[in-house]
Amino acid sequence: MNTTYDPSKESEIYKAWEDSGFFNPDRAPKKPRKAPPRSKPRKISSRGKQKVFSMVLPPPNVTGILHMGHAAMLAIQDILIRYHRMKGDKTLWIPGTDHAAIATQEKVEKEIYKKEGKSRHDLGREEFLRRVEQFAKESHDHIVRQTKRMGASLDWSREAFTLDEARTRAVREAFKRMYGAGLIYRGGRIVNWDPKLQTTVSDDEIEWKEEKASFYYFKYGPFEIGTARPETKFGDKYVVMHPKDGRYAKWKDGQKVELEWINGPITATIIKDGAVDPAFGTGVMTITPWHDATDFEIAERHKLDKEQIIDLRGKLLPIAGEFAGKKITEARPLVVEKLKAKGLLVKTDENYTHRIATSSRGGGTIEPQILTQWFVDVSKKFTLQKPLKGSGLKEIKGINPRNEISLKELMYMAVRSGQITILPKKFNKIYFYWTDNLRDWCISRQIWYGHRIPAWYHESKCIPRQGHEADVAKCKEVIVSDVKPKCEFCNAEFTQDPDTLDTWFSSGLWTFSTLGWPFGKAQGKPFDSAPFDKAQGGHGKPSKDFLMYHPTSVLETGYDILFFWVARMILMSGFLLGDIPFKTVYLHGMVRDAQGRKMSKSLGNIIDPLVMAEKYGADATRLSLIIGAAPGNDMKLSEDRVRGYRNFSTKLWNIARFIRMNEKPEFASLRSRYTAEDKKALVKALSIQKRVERSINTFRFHEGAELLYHYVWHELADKIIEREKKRLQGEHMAHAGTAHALLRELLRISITALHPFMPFVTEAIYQELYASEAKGDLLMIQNW
RNA sequence: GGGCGGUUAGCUCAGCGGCAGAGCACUUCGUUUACACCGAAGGGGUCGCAGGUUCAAAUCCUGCACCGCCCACCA
Repeated sequence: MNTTYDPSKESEIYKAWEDSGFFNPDRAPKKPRKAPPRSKPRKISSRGKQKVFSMVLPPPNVTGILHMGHAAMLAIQDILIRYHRMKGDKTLWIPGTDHAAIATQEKVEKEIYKKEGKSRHDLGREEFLRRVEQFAKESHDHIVRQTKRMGASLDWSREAFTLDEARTRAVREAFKRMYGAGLIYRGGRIVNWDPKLQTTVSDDEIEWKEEKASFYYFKYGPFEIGTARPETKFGDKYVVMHPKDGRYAKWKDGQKVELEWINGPITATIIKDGAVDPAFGTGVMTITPWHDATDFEIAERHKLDKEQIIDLRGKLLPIAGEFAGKKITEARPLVVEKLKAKGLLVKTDENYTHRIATSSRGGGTIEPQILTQWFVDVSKKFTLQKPLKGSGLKEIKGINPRNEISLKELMYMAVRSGQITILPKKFNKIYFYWTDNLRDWCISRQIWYGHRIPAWYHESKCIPRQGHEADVAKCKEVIVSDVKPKCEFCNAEFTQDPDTLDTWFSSGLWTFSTLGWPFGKAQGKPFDSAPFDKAQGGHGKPSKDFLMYHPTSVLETGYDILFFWVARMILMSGFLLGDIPFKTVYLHGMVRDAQGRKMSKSLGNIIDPLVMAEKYGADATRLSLIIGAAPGNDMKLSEDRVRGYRNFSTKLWNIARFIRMNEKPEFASLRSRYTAEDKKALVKALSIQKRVERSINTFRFHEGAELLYHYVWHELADKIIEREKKRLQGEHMAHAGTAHALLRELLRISITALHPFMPFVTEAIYQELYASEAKGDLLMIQNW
């Protein structure tokens, strides 16, 4: 043994684990062995009463490489997995990656533009997708290598991808069922349009940025209105005020007013609506329903006309008269100029800051637009799926399967009922608040990379087939299908919706699309030939994996995707299975740099976990991400910290080396000679192990890790070993043997308890000191 | 505007009713059956501020200040 632990061997250790097959719970020994095995591990013939522990890995985006946040996630989850595996539970951890639709597409688009100066439209859909897939594959391979390097004991035989065949079947089945239940609808609604990426984005993908702007007050007939966006005011013909605003009491709802506006005289209508804040500006505003969410809602309430002012490229439409074709940013000062010339500008407030919506993906300014999109209706009532007998599906507490419920209520109840526990607790309130205020989820995206929406549109020209001349009116306009449908009555073709689905639609299915769902006919067949499950609402025969591992035990992820992902998984499994996707949600904090900033490429403050692992070992990297990070709190990471834990690896290694150096051939039988002090030391070690166990069970990993760090360094090394040196070098060989036996046993307890935290060094030590010749004798599967 | 969290040693953070803790940094000493990526000894704190509850408060309650985050339709 060398004086320092050599982390470059970690890849070999990982390979030994992987080759053993024990990452796969079907191949892992049912009960970990206490004694070295004499023969090959027993195969499990029946489920028996073995406890099950299952998790899915939150699939990293195939947009590049893993960062420290991923490393922290892998470390925490691997602790849970290794602990449960050593406890003897049937333990499954499913790996996978996320196609991350918009994020990946954008990344590749940028790259192609940079290298070749071409846009995706220049390449065409097919060629562009080929490029994205190529990129995604390379990215995937890199991510898998990194994940293994961190020691994550995932069952690679079950690896999944949110855009592979099996998951595509799941997505289409889910879409079809939700459409069938009326929970997915297509409609004209106000959406967040990103003129830069030419796609809609969801509410959650918006980043608000403060911007300084001028705030103008204009004369609008007898009123004065304030606005920061005069260039949108061309179509404004409604003037809105609060119904209880005394200043405007003489104006009646619906009353008409003739007035002079940007491009000439118009007739405006008075509208009274509570959404207006009397204290803001003049308490009067005009509305632009096509380009503002609040205005849209007011218009909906009062059934007002809506007119489009700005096109999808961000340019003004003919309604703007002389300004048509101009970009909105160009038009703004010109419009102000014109209104001023007409004497309608009252005053300008230069010190006005407002928040503008930008896309968190492309950074472009969001321009709300009314567009025909696909939505998930979160408020529509439906009857909850009734779990089939013997299917392993459980009812969601507090919801009678025969009662009607909305997705919103379902998401709320699954957590409120206590069936799903969110840790740390503080996130419960945030979750409830979110579900309470949830609006319909826009799921269509105008991008190419992703799950194509399985909806087909009837071409407008109907050429009735013979004998069906009278049926043309019955032709279905939209058919949801995974294959190209044919019209019953005419020869018209169907064309598929060009849009793709929001990436979270597919990741929402992750906990069960990775376990063999959809069941029945669709399972295992290429999706082109597999019809959607006809028995709408039927479950089919559940897969073995599903029965065994669903709902998953724990969902561990960053708090930043509580809404994006966690909530959507609850929604999806609630509707499609009538079940919860997981029992406990544990949310970890973000990893930040030493100054507390987010790690990002532009700041150049990214600490690459792979570099850390090469330099200091994966174990040290893992420990640095665990210790000092309280549940749900952000943590600051610096290389110093990692270095500190590398020293601990070395310390542990040297303890092992010292014990090996003092091997006494006769140690084996000397247990009975333990003194009272020896026994006390053993009891202490075991009690530490118990406390570590408790820390893992309560998701307080930093406590367990710190406890072990302390015990090993300042108790085992500094006190016990120093003390035992006397006995070891004494004349009395038997006493020396006893001392050695004690140290050996204490170290074994220590590395066992430490294994989930630092799998590599502990395995290396186990192989040096404890393993038998038998193949597959690994610390990884020793009894905890 | 609403909500949540933070404020503890020089730095990074645990602790969340019972004698103020860890890691890093710092000071002094040390070529000991492993380890200098080490050991021994040590310095360093009105636990943000002001009240309150309690035998006892960093910990519970109230208010305030500053910092951070999340949510929201102020045109």
